[in-house]
Amino acid sequence: MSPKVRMAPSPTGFLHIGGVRTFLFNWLFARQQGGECLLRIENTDTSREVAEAVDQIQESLRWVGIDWDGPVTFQLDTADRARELAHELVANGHAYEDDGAIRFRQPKEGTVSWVDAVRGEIEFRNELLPDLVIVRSDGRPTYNFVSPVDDILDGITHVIRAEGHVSNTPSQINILRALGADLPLYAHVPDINGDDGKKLSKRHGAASVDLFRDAGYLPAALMNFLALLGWSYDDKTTIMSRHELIERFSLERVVPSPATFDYKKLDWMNGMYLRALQPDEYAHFLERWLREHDIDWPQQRVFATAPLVQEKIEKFSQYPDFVRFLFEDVAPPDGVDGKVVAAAADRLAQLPTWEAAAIEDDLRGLVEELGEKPRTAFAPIRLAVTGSKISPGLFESLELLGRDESLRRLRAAAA
RNA sequence: GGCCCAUUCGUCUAGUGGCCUAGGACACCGCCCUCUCACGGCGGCGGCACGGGUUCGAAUCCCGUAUGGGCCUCCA
Repeated sequence: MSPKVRMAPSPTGFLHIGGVRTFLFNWLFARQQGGECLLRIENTDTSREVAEAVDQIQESLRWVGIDWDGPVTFQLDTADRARELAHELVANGHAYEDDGAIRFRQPKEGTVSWVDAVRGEIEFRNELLPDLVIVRSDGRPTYNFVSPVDDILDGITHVIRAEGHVSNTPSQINILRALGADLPLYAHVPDINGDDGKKLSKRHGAASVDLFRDAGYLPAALMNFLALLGWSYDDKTTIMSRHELIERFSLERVVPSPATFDYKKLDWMNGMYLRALQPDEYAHFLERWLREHDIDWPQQRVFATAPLVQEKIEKFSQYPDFVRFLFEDVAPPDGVDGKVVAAAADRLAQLPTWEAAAIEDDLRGLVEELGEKPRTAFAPIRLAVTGSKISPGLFESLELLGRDESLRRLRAAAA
C-alpha cells in the first residue's frame, strides 16, 4: 500500500517554523516512499480563523519547497459527514447527547496503546480518558473527532504530527475503533524549542517562515537545517540537498527529544549554501531579495557586486550595509592617516587602466615605498573609500567605484 | 493535582551491552593564511541529570528521584 500523509495546519495565523519542520518530515517521508502528501486546513474552530492565513500558509510552504498532492482541503468541508457519523455513534451507544452537544463514550476498562514510529510503545488507561465532546451544541464537530474522521475519509496511512498530540491519540484511536476503521501508523515528532526551553509556537517565540525569508536565508538551507532538527542521517553528514534528504530520510531515525533552535548554526549553513551557488544563481537570489525589500539600486551594479560579497556574507540581510558605499556617498571619516591617503590618490590618479589587478599592483608599490605593512597601510585607504573598517576586497571595490569617485573620496579624506 | 513524553559537550546530534580513555558539526578560544571581513587549515575547551539495580561488562536494559515539556477546552 502506498503511504499517504497529511500536513494539517490550523489557519490561525502565519506558518511557524515548528509547524514547517513537522510538515517537512511528512513531506520527506511521502516523497521518499512515492506516496502522497495532502494539505488539509484544520479550520473547525472558525472563531480563531484568520482570513489571510490560508494563502499565507501555502505561500510559505511553496517558498520552502514543500509541495502537496491534490487540492487543498478544509476540515469544515467534512463537517456534515462527521456529524452523521457522530449520530451513528449515538445510535450504537458509543456516544451520547449532553447539553445539546455529543460526547464520545470512552471504554471504561483496559488500555489503549500503539507503537509510535518515533517513540515506541505508548499506553494509556481507558478509565482516565474523559468523554470528550465530538459535536458542539451549535452542531460543529470538534477537532478530536473530525481529525480522525478525515484521516479515514482521506485514506491516511501515516499520521506524522507534533508530540503535543500524543495525549490526543488514545481518544482518537478509541473513536476510530468505535467507527470500525483501521488505525493509521502514528509518528509523534519532537517539538522545537526557543532558547528558553519553551516550545516555539505562534504564541511563543514567533518564528514565522516569512521572517527567515526576510532575513535572506535560502530555502534549501532552511530545509536542510530543519531536517536536522530531530533527525540525522549518520554521525557526520550535515549538508544535504533536497534530493539527498528525500533519499535518506526515515522516521526510524527521528529522535524523541525536543530540539533547541540554533540561529548561529543556521547562519553558518546558509553561508555554506550561499557560497556554493553558481554566480548567476547567486545574483538571481540576491536580486530577488532586494526586490522584496524595495531596494532599487541599479541592477547592473548589484550584479557586479555579487562576486565581491558571495564569500563574505552568510545571509542577504547583511548585504545592504556591506556594500552601501558603492551605491551611496560615505561621510568622510575622522582620524584617517591623511598622508597615506593623499599619496594613494596621487599615485592612483596616474594609473593608465582602472582595473583591480592594476590598482593592487600600484597600491602595493606605494606600501613598499612607505615602508609600511600592507594591513596598516591599506586600513586608512579602506576607511576613506568605504567609510568602514570592514568591507569587500579593497581593489575590487575601487575598481567598481570608478576612478573619479574613488579619487574624490580619497582626497576628501586627506583634506 | 492526574496522565503521558523526554533527558549524551553551550546547541544539533552519533551511539541500540564490549569497537567509547563517548565520535562529528555549529558556537567559543588559540595559531596559521591574509588588504579588513569572510573562507580555508591546524589545535583546544567541553557531555552520558542523579541514585540504585541487572550483567563478567552499561551512555546503551530495569526501577526510583530530579528537571523540562505536553495534555487534561463545546482550542487545534
